[in-house]
Amino acid sequence: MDKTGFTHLLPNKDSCHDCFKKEQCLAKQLTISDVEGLSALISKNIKYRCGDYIYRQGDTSENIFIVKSGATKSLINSVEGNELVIGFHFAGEVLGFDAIDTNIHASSVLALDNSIICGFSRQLLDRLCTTDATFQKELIARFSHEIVRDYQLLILINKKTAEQRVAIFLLELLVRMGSSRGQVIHLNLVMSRADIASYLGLVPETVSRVLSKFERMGMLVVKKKKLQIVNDQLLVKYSNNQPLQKLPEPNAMEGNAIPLALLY
Amino acid sequence: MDKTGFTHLLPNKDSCHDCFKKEQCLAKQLTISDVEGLSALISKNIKYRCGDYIYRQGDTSENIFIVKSGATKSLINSVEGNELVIGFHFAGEVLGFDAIDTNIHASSVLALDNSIICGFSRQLLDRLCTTDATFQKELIARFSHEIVRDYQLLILINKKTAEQRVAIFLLELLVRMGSSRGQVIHLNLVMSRADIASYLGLVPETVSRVLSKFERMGMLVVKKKKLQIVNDQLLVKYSNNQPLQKLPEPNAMEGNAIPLALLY
DNA sequence: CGACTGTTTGAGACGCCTCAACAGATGTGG
DNA sequence: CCACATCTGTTGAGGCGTCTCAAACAGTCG
Repeated sequence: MDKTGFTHLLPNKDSCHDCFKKEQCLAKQLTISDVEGLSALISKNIKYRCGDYIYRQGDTSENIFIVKSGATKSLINSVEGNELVIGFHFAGEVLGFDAIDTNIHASSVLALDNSIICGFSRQLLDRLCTTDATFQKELIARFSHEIVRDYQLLILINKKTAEQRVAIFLLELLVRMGSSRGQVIHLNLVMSRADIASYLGLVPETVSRVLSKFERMGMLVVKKKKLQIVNDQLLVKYSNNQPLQKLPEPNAMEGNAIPLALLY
Repeated sequence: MDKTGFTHLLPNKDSCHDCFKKEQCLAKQLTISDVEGLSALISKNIKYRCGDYIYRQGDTSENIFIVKSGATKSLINSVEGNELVIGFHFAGEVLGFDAIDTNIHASSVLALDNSIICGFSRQLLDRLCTTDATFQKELIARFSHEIVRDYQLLILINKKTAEQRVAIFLLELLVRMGSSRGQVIHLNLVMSRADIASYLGLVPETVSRVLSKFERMGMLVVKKKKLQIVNDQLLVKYSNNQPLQKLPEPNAMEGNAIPLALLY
C-alpha cells in the first residue's frame, strides 16, 4: 500500500569494474575497461524494498534490469483482472525482455524482498548492440534462454499433477539457489504460497496440501517460508510422478514423519 | 511413417527480390539490393510434405526458417515421452529461435500441410547482426514478440476453462488467417483434434465435445477440419467465459441449432 | 488488544480425464 | 470390387484431482 513504486536511485558512484556481480553481467566487457565512458549510462544499485515495483505492465520501457541481490517476481494481469505469476528472478538474472519489441512492458515486476537492481538504459543497449558483437551474442543467447524456459513452464503446467509441479518447483529452486544436493538443505522461500500457486497453475490451498503431504512423507520440513529439504532423492522421484507405494492417509500418521527406510 | 525427414532442397535460383513473402521477411533489406551476394546464403523454397520434419528436438541448429506457405506445428517431447504442441506457424512466421542460445533445438517442427519454407543460415544471421542495425532490431523484436506470445499461452492454459480455450483458439486462428469478422467465415483447421488438444492443455475428446457444443449453440458448423464460423460475437463472449444462459442439454435439442434470438 | 494477512485443514462440488464403444474416412491387398 | 485394418473423430459413463467454500489458527501490525 504505502510501498508503491518508492525507490532510491543512487548516484553512479560505483564502477562496473567493482561490481560484485560482474561475472554474470550482460555487458561483461564494461567491467574490464570503460574507455568510452559507457558505464555512465547505467543506473547502478537501485534499491527496492519488498513490494516495490521495478516496472508495471503497460509502462514505457526505459531500461533493461539486472538483479544484483534479492528476489523479484514477474506477473501478468489478464483482462479478467486476476494476476498470473510467470516467473521469479534471483541474482544475476535479467528483467525487461518483454518490452524490447513494443517498448511497452507486457508484464510487471516487483521485489519480493529488499533487492538491489542495476538499470541498463535502452540507449546503451542499442549502442552496444551495434558496436559490440560479444554483447550482441550474449543478449540473443539470453533471449533464447528465456524462450526455452517458457517452454518448460508450459510443459510443467500442461501435463503435470499438483505434486509433480511442486516437486519440480522446489528442485528448480534448489538448483537456482546453488545448493549442493544429497544433504539437508535449507531453502528460504521468498514468495508466498499464493505466488507459488499462481506460478504453477494451482490454488494456494493445493500448494499447502502438497507441502504438508511432502512433510508427512519425510521429504522436507515446512516452517512457514523456511524449508528444510531432508530427502531430495524422493523429491526427484515425485517430480517424475513415481511415488513408490500407496501413500498413508493424513490421519493415519498423525503428522509424524514416515521412517525413510519404509519408502525404499 | 514413410515420411520421416524426406525433403527436397531446391537450388538457390529464386532471388529474394522476387520473393512473394518479402514484405514479412526477417531480412527485408536483402530483398531490395544484394550487393554483397548475401542472399546466396539463403536456402530458398525448401518444400516439405505433410508430416515432414523441418527440424527435430536435439538437432544441431543450422538455420533459421521462415514459413512462406503452408503450416507447421512445433512440439516438445517431455522426459516421460509424451509430446506437447507449443505452437502453430503460418506464412510469414519464423522458426528456430529456440536454438540460438545452445545451438541445439529445444523443440521439433513439422509440416501440417505441404509447405514451402525458406532457410536462413546461422552464418548469415551472425553476419547481418553485426553489419546491419535494422536486421538486428528486427530480430530482437521478433524474439520479444515470441516471449510475449508464450506469456499469453501460459495465461490461456493456466486460468481458462476448456470452452474458453477452444473459443480463444478459434478467434486467434481467425485473426492469423486474416479473415474479416462479422460474417460467415470458413476456417480450415490444418491440425488434428489431438494437436489442438495438446496445444490447449486438453484431451482430444474434450476438444471434440466443446466443438459439438458450440455447434449446438449455433456458433459454428463443424465438418471434419472445415469450420464455418456462424456467430463470432458469441465466440467472443464464450472466450470471456460469459455464457448468457443455462445451456440446453445435448439430447434436448436433437442436434438442431438454437434460434439465435433465444441467446440474447 | 483487535484487525488483517497468510497458511493450514476439511468437506463437498465440479470439470476434465479415462476408458470404452462406435462411426466415418482412408488405405491396403487379394 | 469387397474384406479388413487403421486412424481420426464423436459420444457416453464413470472416476479422480483439483477447485471452491468455509473455518480455524498463527503471525504481524497498528
